[in-house]
Amino acid sequence: MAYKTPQQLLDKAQSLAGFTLGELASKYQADVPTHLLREKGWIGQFIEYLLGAKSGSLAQPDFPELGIELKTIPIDRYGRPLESTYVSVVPLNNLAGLSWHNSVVRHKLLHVLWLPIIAEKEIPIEQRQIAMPFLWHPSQQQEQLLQQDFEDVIETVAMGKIDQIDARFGELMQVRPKAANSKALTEAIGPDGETILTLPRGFYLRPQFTRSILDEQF
DNA sequence: TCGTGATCATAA
DNA sequence: TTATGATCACGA
Repeated sequence: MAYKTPQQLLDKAQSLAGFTLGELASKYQADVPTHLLREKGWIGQFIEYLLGAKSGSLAQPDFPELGIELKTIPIDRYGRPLESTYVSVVPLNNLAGLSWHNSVVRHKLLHVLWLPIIAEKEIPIEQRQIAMPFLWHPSQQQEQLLQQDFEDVIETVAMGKIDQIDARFGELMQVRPKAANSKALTEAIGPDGETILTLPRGFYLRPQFTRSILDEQF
């Protein structure tokens, strides 16, 4: 399934609106997990499959030829996000030459296909319904704020102060651990320029920001 | 082992 | 109720 235009991809995504995950799964002979305790990414990966994304775990948008990133987002019945949205890992070393302009996070956020799913916890997963997907790109002001968050983080990391960054850092985009567990460590720059070990981190969009994106759309 | 898909569990 | 820090599965 190769899309020639963003509109084709959007049409395909919107054709899923109104269906439950159970309906779509039975159509494709897939099994819906009864809970997400161990398969936290199942819904996202199932939607990727339905839409034909195949970027896998590469650090690039899901549809590289279109430059479009697919994000499923759990919402309540009023359309409010239930979780933050993961974007990409935070670079912690080899920062020379890294800029907002050439960053993975910017390339992913430049064009996003949002696919909201009504996912209140009391709704069984197979009964969760897909809401209306839409294409989004950040406004000039939004990109400016995202760039600022990004540059503040990278500057702090470059100064060897990664350990001073927690989830309160960043206005639209925060930084949180992104690892198999709290014992998984990766290399970063220490206070004296030495190599230290620290938790891998990820950039996440705050729910307040994604809520404003959804509000603009609906 | 790392980056992808994220949600879970509990402290605040 | 919300936000933070922790965690799970998979593919390359």
